[in-house]
Amino acid sequence: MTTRQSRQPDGADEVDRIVAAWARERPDLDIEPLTVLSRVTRLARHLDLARRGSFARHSLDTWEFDVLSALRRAGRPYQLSPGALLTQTLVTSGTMTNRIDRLAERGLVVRRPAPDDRRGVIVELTDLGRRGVDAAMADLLEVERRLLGALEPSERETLADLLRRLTSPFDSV
Amino acid sequence: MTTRQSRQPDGADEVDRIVAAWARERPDLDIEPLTVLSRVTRLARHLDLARRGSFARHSLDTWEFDVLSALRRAGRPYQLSPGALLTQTLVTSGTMTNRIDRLAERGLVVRRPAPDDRRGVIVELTDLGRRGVDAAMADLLEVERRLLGALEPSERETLADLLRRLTSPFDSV
DNA sequence: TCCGGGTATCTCGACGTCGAGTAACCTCGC
DNA sequence: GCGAGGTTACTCGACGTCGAGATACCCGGA
Repeated sequence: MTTRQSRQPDGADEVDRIVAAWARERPDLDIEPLTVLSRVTRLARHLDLARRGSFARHSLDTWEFDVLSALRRAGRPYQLSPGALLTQTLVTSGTMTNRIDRLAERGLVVRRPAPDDRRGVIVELTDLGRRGVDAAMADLLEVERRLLGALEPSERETLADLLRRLTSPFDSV
Repeated sequence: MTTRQSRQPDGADEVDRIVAAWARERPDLDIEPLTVLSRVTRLARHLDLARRGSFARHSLDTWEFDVLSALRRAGRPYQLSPGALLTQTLVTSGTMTNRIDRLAERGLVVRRPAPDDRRGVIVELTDLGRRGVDAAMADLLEVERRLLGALEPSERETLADLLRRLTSPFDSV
């Protein structure tokens, strides 16, 4: 067996099954938190796959989109330093050097010397890169919108609110 | 710069900032889906860090907990084949071989020949492994419970329900 | 002017994962 | 029994990331 695998009999979902197994094995523990938070992790994994699909339709890997979208969001002239890109993409400097190399090879960005600091470099999105990231973003939003169609607008708002309240402790630290 | 540069200890909400940037750069797009789903991804990342912390207090890496907990959930005698472990942990077979090697070196599992299939192997949790995963799980639940304290019980139920409705399309495929 | 500390980027070896390939074994139809 | 095809776990080379270190440069104070 060389590939990954996952499957679902109907009825209970994977989280329900895992929670039930823990409840059986550790009846002394209150496993209620799992019923909520494991679903967050699980949904995030599905979202990750959905994103991967949207990006692939425009010939981008997830890491490529991550870098290009940071440049795109910066606005004209779509330039950021490698250092700024690290802080936004949460990778190390060695990784970013490698990523910029590969993006430049594909013609999605260009590397320029920084005008007023000879240590520095400016990474700039090319037209090709901008078109790619824009198309991928539109595709992603379409997919996400379809997914959220399962909820009413008021429910989406409720969900966003509940999630924000869970993340706020992390933000304030 | 050698280490990962964490975003500022997150004084402001990163999601809000990213969404605002996209709204400014692409006013033609409806970016509402991002306001919900980016928060899911963000919360999942925080959860991942919290889990990593709980596991580390019991000298386990996340991948180790993943494997050990699958064995633990299986119930006595805490045995699964490598193939069963792959399907539960979503890694490839080469990776699982490597992981079992390292867990066996640490004495957390033992590898036995399968009794009725000479190609097969049975991975069994040791007492040491069981104690480790049990303690890590209790720790994790404590941390997650504290996090969920920000919500009322009825809100937690609402959240679990909304999340389930978002993941159900993936399950039915 | 020179020096020390700080900064920006790149280099490179270690490591974990992927994924195609492999060897051994099982199963089932004939 | 025998052989074809499926299955199981493992091997191994490629690849991306990490993270410590190297390199070049900037800046402020003595």
